[in-house]
Amino acid sequence: MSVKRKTKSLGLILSIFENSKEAMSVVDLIAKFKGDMNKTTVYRILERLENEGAIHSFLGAKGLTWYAKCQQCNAHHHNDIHPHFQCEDCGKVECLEINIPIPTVENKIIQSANVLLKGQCADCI
Amino acid sequence: MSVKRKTKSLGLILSIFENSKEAMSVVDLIAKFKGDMNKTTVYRILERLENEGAIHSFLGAKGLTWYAKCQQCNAHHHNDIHPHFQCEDCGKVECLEINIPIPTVENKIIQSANVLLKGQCADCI
DNA sequence: TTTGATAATGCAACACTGTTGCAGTAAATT
DNA sequence: AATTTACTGCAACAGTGTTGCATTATCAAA
Repeated sequence: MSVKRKTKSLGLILSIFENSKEAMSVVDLIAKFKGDMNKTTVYRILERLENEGAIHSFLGAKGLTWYAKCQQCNAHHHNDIHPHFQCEDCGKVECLEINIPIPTVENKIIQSANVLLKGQCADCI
Repeated sequence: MSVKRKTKSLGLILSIFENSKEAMSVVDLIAKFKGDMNKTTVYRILERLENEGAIHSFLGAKGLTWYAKCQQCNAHHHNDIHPHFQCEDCGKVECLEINIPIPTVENKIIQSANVLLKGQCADCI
């Protein structure tokens, strides 16, 4: 189900992604909005925004779910194959606007790729 | 801590990886050895074997932890940068013996890459 | 073979992320 | 203002993974 009503909670979460290319983990969002909304609400708003194509989810280190704003995506066309980068020092995660060539593999059909690069970000070098 | 004693539980888990390039999720291993050993034991044996370099862990879909036998790894040299493949139909996971070129990214140092390719395996095409 | 040190295990309880059902609230339409 | 129903809060739950501690079993040394 996609977004139908503009609620206060929706506005708070949207404001996080609108002005930043930085990704946010669900855990961080729940902590950030403790007092403003329930954790269930955070999960459900993120789910709706992803269905709409406004944001996309991916897995970071430790298997946690992260979200970031789609740069070139909408409900019909989801370009979520771009890699993500996580800084091993400060933990910050961001989308990389580069193309990773998806390899062809013998006897297999590759549909998509999850790529998480890890290392040090500019601030931590 | 690495392996110091050859126990029955260790032998059971080792036998899974010795004769297969296929990966196993921790969840599947716990289910497979229910009755033989406690789930805590499964986690701890896997941890020891990974410290030894006998197997390596990686994240599969849904953020679950998987293990597979290292082909070219030991305790000193861990070549765990190879990609993994998960079949979206049957769920099977395996290591791919191919090289994914790690891209260079401006203003960042890339130390490692987690690559999970998803699609259909030979059996499910 | 017996003894002793300690690596390894089982169990229970816990921490954490994420999900579900349902009653109550609030946004949008009339 | 009234009505519809999308949305929310709460509580309880499910699943993966961790920790502490008492007990067991492995291996080396006597």
